[in-house]
Amino acid sequence: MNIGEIAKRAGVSRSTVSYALSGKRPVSTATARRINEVIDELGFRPNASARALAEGRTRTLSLVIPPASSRLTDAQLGFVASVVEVAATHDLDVLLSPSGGDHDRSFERIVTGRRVDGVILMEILLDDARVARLEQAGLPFVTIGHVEHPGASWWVDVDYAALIRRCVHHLADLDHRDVVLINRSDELVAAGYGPAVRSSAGFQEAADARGLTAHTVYCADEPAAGLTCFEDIRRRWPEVTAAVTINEAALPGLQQALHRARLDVPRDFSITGVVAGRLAEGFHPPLTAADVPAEEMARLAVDLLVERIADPSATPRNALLEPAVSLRSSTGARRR
Amino acid sequence: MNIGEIAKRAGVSRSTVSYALSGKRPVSTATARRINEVIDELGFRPNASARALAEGRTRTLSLVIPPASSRLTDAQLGFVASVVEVAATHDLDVLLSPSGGDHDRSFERIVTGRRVDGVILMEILLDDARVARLEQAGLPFVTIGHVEHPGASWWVDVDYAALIRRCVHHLADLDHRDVVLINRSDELVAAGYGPAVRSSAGFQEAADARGLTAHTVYCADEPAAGLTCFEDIRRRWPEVTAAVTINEAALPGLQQALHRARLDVPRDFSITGVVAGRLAEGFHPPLTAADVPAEEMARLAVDLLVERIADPSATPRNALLEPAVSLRSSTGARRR
DNA sequence: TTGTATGCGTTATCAC
DNA sequence: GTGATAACGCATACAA
Repeated sequence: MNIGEIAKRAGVSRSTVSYALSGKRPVSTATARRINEVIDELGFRPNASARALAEGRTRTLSLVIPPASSRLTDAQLGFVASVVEVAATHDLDVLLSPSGGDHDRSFERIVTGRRVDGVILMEILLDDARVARLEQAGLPFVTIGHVEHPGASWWVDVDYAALIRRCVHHLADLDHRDVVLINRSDELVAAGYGPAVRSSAGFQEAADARGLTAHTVYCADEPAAGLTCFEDIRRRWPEVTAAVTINEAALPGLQQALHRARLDVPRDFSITGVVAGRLAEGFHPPLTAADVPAEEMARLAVDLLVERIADPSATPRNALLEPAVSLRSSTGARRR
Repeated sequence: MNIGEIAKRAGVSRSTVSYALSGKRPVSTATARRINEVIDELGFRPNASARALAEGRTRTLSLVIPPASSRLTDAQLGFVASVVEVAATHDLDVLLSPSGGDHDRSFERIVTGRRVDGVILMEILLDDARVARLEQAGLPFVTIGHVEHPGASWWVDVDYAALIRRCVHHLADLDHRDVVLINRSDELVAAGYGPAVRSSAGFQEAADARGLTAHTVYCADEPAAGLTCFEDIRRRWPEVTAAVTINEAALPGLQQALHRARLDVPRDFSITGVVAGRLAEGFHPPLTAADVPAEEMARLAVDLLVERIADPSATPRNALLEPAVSLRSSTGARRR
């Protein structure tokens, strides 16, 4: 069934049906009613491909996610769900595309096949080839995270450096002198993953400012790694009394390590960092941490992208979020 | 840039370019080479909308997910990522569509707009309107979970009843006499959510068979609910020594409640159930549980769907998975 | 082995 | 206020 069928049954031309649907041209109330009756009766909806072809836009966004092999963290997953949700409020569909590994086939298909009107790029590196690719293709896009020299570009990010600094200051205020940063994997840092790199910088900076002794460990995104990492820390720097982390996936392992070492949090050891709110609350005891504002980031990203699509020559905008550190129960004064 | 442009530059007709691309008609090596040169030089890729319109298929699947408001569980999220991954191996893109709440706008758009070649429907209810809708629309689909009377349909599911029975027998073997099922929310059960309903049935069945006293609590999908649920259990039935659960999201809260009650697992209390492997391993101590095989389900679902799309009249197939219960450290003999 | 012509279902530009 | 009709870019049946 197509628009011609509707036209025939309503006794009008195809263009009239089209205009009745889009409202881009006045249609007499009588014919509009007749057309709508037929449409309702037959349950007609315009063919999306035909419409996209004629209109030059697909009413679809692409969300580029890290490959499934590198399992998504809780914050990332919340973000994906929220993006879909927000896009739906704009009547936009979202096409998922795993990328970052080898199969950038999917990414290429989307970029060159004009499959979407715009792209949201998750987990970008400080120097990311896909950014250049999108620019070259002239496809509107917004990145989650920002490249090293963002210049005039569209992005939304969390200010990891600032948040981690705040965490360190908080620990310093509680009289901790030896602290450790549980970062994400060293491969990620080596690849130039912004949050990891900027957290490192912020950590060092604040530690220096407060005269703390600062150590860093790199930890794979999985519980088991969290366990061994923490044991490593205890072995190498037994004097450390507090940890800052951005590694959500390692949290369960950390929890386990703490338990094994018979360390009470926060009496014997303090923990803080940047973590999805749900995870922070799930920790025992609930984590004093900056909650990654996944929903807000999603809303901002989609809104920015919609804006950029509507006006490709608009001046670039961005948002650097600095959510509050929620005081819960995982940090306390250093025990003498 | 379009196929005509390529044809002109290569000095051939448009159809020849098209055939060179699809390989559906032999093309002399000489012209093929010339065409490919031009294509590479200009970085040409056929317009997906035009191709979809002409070909009558979109090379896109839809994955219908629960609305973000009802936060996805770990197992669900692993499933989403895997579906995208597997679809990519078939050169298929995946369109995400939240549904189940009110905004079935997205769902309707996809179904009637011929936006996709097939649909994977997650989290279906025992009696699900969307199933009927898809059947009526004549759109190939595979469901995750099966309706009450599946008849001849395409689906993949986990045999919750059987797995929960196995868990109960395991507990009975360990001499537990009073057990509780920590189910998902009562709304979900009331709505007719298969895994919740079937787990209940299996639980009751096995408990009866072994002469155990069985209780059930319904628990919202969040850590806080897990905490209060467990305290509730302790208050109402202090004699209970073991729990079976399918509620992943409640796990952190459960953990916390156990700790607060100073209950050692498995010495004082045993826990088992059906849980995503990653979560089971993150628990402390690691959970003896049936791991939801998200990747395998994803692979099966996509493969079945691809098969059904290729041959809509093929005889329906389905898969009822019964993953092994991994013995870890959270169950032990009842303490006398 | 290659070219021509038509159709896919809309939108939008004319014309009336 | 409404109708023809030409794009949109590709696939394919039909010719040669």
